[in-house]
Amino acid sequence: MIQDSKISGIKPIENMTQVDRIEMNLHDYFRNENFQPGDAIPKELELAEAMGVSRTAMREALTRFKTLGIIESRKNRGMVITQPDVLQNMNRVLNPQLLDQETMQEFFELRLVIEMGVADLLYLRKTEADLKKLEVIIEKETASTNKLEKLKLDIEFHATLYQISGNKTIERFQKILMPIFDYMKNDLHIRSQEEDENYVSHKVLLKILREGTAEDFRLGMHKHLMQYFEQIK
Amino acid sequence: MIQDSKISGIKPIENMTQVDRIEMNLHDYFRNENFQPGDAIPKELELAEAMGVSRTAMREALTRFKTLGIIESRKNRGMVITQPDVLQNMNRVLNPQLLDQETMQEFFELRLVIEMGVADLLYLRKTEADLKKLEVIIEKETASTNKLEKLKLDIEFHATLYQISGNKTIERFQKILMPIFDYMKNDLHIRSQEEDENYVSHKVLLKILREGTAEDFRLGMHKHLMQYFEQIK
DNA sequence: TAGAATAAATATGTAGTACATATGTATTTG
DNA sequence: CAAATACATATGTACTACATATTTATTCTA
Repeated sequence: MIQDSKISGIKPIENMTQVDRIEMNLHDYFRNENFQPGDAIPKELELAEAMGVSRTAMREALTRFKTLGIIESRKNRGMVITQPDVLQNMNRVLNPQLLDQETMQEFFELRLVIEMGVADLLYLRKTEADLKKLEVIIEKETASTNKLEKLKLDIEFHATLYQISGNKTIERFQKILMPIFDYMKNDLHIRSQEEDENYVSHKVLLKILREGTAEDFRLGMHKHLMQYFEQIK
Repeated sequence: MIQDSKISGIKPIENMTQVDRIEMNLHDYFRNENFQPGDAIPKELELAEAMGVSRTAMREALTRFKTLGIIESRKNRGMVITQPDVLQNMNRVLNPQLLDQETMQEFFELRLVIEMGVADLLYLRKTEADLKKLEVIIEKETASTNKLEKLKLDIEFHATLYQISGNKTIERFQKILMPIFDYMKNDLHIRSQEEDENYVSHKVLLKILREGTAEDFRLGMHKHLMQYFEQIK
């Protein structure tokens, strides 16, 4: 109950505040009681008295859990354990304004990694309708002359790929990483695609997705993202 | 200042509590003032008075930011903006006890995706020392007869791969996903590797990493993880 | 008696005050 | 002038009171 269970970071046990300890105790309590999402938990005063602390301190600890989405409260209805939204918490702090360059770079790389690695899921789950959807996007893309619209459709193409992966978590994860991708793009000097001899377009990717294998697709995607991979050293 | 900036979820504007609004205001305030990590922010009382609310309510809003690791406070030293640890927040709520089966499955898949997609980074950054390190692990692995120790070394092998990727975020991410991987393993019926005709061992992976290409490695890794991929439908 | 209207009870949300505690600053002392 | 001491300050904790939303119980009405 003492050492390892400190939930947050590496705060030395010395300069831990009382609320930190309450948080630990609550964490253990929830775990030991095997609370499931939907289960009600005792009211603030009961918890405070049971732990021998003021309601104020208890509320602050509870606020932490509420912030993380582990419990929810409503007037008079008490509090219930909820299923936390893992990615939402991530999203709340993934702020380019606050993150350092190195972290941003690493998330940038992570996105490339996922883009490459998702191929197997695509081939497991792609349907004819999915491919048709990609086709429509590509058609709009080639037809469009507006630079901004082209960019939007580019994003939509990749977003659709994630959607085809059939994995909502990965799909959301990609969306969450978008701001970072945008932010990083400003630092990269992207040359026009025409300059690239062996550039793989969305059209080619779709063709591979239709007729090729997951390996083919990865090779194609790597070429498609070549300009980004070149930035990595 | 009103609608879109609600930080957390999708809570309708109607049943928003005052603290929710304070949180929104603070969020905008931090953003507009362009606070950077390390910058001090006004003290609780000043913020509370400036916003016309009690210190109690202000403290609760501030607690949320503290919980997310966006601000830090110390007695008498006031509060400062901090660089949030994106993955730590994720780690705090990634609890198999609370997550539903579908989400777990999706994170399980995400891990496979990353394992496949990380190949390019490996070939960009691998050093002779890295390969030597893998070799040592494999030697211990083949020498060991203890089942538990073998498992531990298996994990260490993959962890080392992430380390070689040179991406701390990805490395930590993988560690965070470990509990889920463990949890899911229980549901899978893993047959022994000897039964697999074309199983790719760690030894073979290392050989590929030495002599092959990123694409070779991905193909090898896919075979190595075949049993897990087979579970996906 | 059914059902609506009303009153009471309840748990969280907000406010205000007081004091504890740690930390930084100023002052005194040797 | 350094060390010790006193003081000021901002966050941490406690206690009390009341607001508010929601449920439960009660009363009134057709």
